Parts: sequence; structure tokens; C-alpha cells
Amino acid sequence: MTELRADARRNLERVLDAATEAFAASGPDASIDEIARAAGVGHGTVFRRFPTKDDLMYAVIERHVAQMCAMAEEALHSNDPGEAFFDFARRLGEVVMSTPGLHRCVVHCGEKPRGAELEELGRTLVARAQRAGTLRSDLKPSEVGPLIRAALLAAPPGQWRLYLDVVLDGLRA
Amino acid sequence: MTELRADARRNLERVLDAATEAFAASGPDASIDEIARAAGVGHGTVFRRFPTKDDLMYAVIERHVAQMCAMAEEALHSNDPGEAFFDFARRLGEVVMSTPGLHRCVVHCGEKPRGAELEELGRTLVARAQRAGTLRSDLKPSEVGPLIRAALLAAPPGQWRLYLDVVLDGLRA
DNA sequence: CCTGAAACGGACTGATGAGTCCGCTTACGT
DNA sequence: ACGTAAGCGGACTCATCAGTCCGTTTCAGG
Repeated sequence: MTELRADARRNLERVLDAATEAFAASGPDASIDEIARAAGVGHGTVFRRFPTKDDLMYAVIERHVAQMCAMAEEALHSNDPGEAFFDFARRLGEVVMSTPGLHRCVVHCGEKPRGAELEELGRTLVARAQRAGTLRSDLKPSEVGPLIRAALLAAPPGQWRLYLDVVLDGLRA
Repeated sequence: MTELRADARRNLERVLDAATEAFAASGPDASIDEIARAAGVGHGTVFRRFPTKDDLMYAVIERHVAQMCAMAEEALHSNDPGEAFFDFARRLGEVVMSTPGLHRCVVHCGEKPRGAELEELGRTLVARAQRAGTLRSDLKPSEVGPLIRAALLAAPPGQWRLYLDVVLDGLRA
């Protein structure tokens, strides 16, 4: 029951690969047909494994978000809480902007995959930096993330570091 | 030929009113059917006046953008070029955020209506403030607008002034 | 092998939305 | 009042996309 037949397993991997590529390229607008075609399977096969398009997106996003969570955890262990947030933001920028399409999927999915976990870690980082006095404290911890996200996604290709810099400067106390 | 029949004129106005409301509420995703229904006409009537949905959007946006252009012109006449940009940005925020949906349409339409004109005025304001030394000069004039737009549209309801403040702080030299 | 369950894939459905067409209606000049 | 051109509106086409179904193929255990 729990074991997948060899062909099924192979197709599943092809689908996930194709989906990752498609979502990275087109964001949440990538269509299932397109993904199935790229994977060399019928789209019925995709739907058998992932009952809805969102389910497929969650699967693709999972490790992406997991990577970000790991970075956030690491930042939480820093012995300079005041700067940990800024370092984290810059490292997050690298990850997010290496595949902006995937990140638009993360936004689209909201809390579903591990978004809530990431959100929570981010809030903690912000609160710490605010207590340390390096981060302006008139924003609620939950408001900082969306602002940074918006700046990153709005940046012209190659300019996101500059945009992030501007926002981080504005966020300093 | 050039004169519209009375009923045609009336319907045209109804359509424009309904379209303004619909676009303000739903952004570019508002559908023609929805607009036609709200205006109390068949959607054929809409398409007769505006061959494509974008044409309708341009018409609706026109005066919205015109208002912003007027504000920009005014700012250009300020005798404090260093602060003119920041004042303008804040006043622009008021206009944009009074109908965020319409502004998403402006973004969608790009240069088509009077976007190019507004863009040009904005660039001039930025360049002046940069010369005056109040605005950081590592951003190109054309890059400032998108960053501000992104921050405004990403703000949670009621919080856009704060977001704008953060970005403007970050933009100061 | 050979058989049955697992997996496949594409035809099909249903929804949505842009844009077209044409028979009917209505304003308005004479 | 009436004839006609301007105007109307909804039925229609066309395309897209998510999700379903089922006849056919293929894997894998005996």
C-alpha cells in the first residue's frame, strides 16, 4: 500500500522536477497542463498524486521554506540579536531572489506549507532586534516581513540588493 | 458622426462610472461582464465604445493619473527641491491609497495612458532632490517610483503611512 | 508466463472571461 | 408620423484552465 510502483515513483519525481521549474519560471500562474507536458506525463497523473494545484505547490515549496526556516533558526542563535535580524534579511534576500517565481508561490500559499513556522521565527527575530534597539519599534513584528518581501519582488532584475538596503536603512532605529 | 445620440451618451457615462467603481474595488481583475451588469447595459455596449478591456481601463485611469501629474508639476515649482520630492511622495500616497485598486490598474497599464508623463515628472523630481543632496543617489531616478509603489501596495490596511515613512527614511541621503 | 491490482493518460466537464455578430429597438431629423 | 441610421444587448465563439473518469497499459508477485 505505502510502496509506490517503480514507474509511479519515477513519474512522481519527474512531476516534482517539472513543477519546480515551472513555478520558478511563472510563479503561481504556471498551469498543470504545462507541468505535465514538461514532465512527459498526462495531467491526470499529476492530479492523482496532488488532488489540487495548491497541493502540488505546497510540495514544491516545502523545501524552499524549510531552507528559510533553518536560516531563521540559526539567526536566533546569534549572540548579537541587534544585528541578527539584518543579517538574516540579507541572507533571506539571496534565497528568495534566486527564484522569485517560487517566492510568489510562497506568498500565494500563505500559511499552508511551513509558512506559519517561518512567520513565527521572523517575528521573534524582529522583536529581539527591537528590544536591542537597532530596529525601529513603531512597526509590529508581523509587518516587517511583508514590507521586505514587497521591496524584493518589486526590484528590477539585479537591483534587489539596493532596494533591500534602502528598506533596511529605513528600518534601523 | 462625431455627436453621440442621447441614449448612447448616457450609457457611456454609466459604463465609465461602473468601471471606475469596479476597477477601484477589484483592480485589473474586474470583468467586463460585471461592469456591464453594474451599468445596466449589455456587455456588447461596453465593447462598442472600448474595443478592448485595456481601452476601458485607460479611460478610467486617465483622470486619476492626470491628478497625479498635476501634483508632480506643482512639486516641480517648489522652491525647496530637496524636500519637494518627499512632500510629493506623501501626497501621492494619499491619492494612490484612496483607491488602491485603481492604482493596480495604473501599474497594469504601464505607460499607455499618461503613465509616461507621470514617470518623467517623477524622475525629474528625484534627480533634483539627489542634486540637492537630500536623497541618496545610488538609485537611478527611474527606480525610486517602483519601490515606493511596492511599499504602498504591500501595506496592511491603514498602515501605509508607516510603510511609506520607512522607505522614505531609507531613501534620505 | 500470467494475472490482477496499480498506474496511466487523454477525452471530457464545467467555469470563466474576452471579444464578435446580428436581429431588434429607439432616437431624432424631416 | 415615419423612415432610417445609430445604438442596443444577449447569444455565440474561442481560448484557458482546474479537476474527473474510465478504458487501456504496465508492473510485479506467484
